[in-house]
Amino acid sequence: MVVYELSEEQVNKVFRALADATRRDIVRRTLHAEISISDLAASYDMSFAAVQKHVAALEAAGLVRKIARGRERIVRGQPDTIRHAQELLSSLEEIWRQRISRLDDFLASEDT
Amino acid sequence: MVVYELSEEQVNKVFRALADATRRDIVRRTLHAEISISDLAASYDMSFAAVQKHVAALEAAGLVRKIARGRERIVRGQPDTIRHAQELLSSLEEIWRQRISRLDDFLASEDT
DNA sequence: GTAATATACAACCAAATGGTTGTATATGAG
DNA sequence: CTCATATACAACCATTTGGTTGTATATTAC
Repeated sequence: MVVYELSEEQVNKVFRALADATRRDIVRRTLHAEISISDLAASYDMSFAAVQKHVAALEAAGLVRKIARGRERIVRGQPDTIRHAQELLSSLEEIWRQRISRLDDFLASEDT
Repeated sequence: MVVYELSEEQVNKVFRALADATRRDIVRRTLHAEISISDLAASYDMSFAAVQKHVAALEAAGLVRKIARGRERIVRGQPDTIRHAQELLSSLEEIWRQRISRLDDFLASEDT
């Protein structure tokens, strides 16, 4: 399995993009079904341009893509990027798990 | 298993805190071993106060805790909060998985 | 062809972020 | 006791963020 590593800057963008409730909601909805920017904009209490900017931030992070369909732009969630973020968090957890494991080994050696 | 739900604002803080390479490095190191703020500050090309602020951001997000030990503050990574963020990302992936499953069902019904 | 809809994008602004320096306090070493 | 170390925290500043309005362009509907 080939995994394309994200640069630190890309990782920053991904987490930064996820650090906003509106953007997380956009990701949820675009993973769930086909939806245009207008559809999205109708749901939030802010201007169309503001929603457009949120979508742009998500797109720059690789969390969504825009697909042209007539005059509309369908926003499509990108599960691969989400999985990438998950894996990064898993690697952090793994560091801790290994520390606990080292500690257990130490305690076991103390007992002998 | 009791899971304490994070508020939207807390989730924002967690992802915001993770959206910086220095802070991710601090999390890694504090999960790996006992380390003080001074130890951390020695490794980065910025002032002690700047590192202090990064630790404060991580602490506000629940990603680390500070434990007093003499005049030092030991910074301890908090794996539970990381796991929480992971679960949130998993729930997003799950939305997509279910959509694919729905699509499969639809295609299967088309075939009959 | 004209009007309405969907999007793009620039300019602007207030607030938040990420750094700095400076000062104060608490603890440890000699 | 005195000095050095570790931390806390405030004030300041440049840049980024997250919203706004306004204007332009492309596509669809009638």
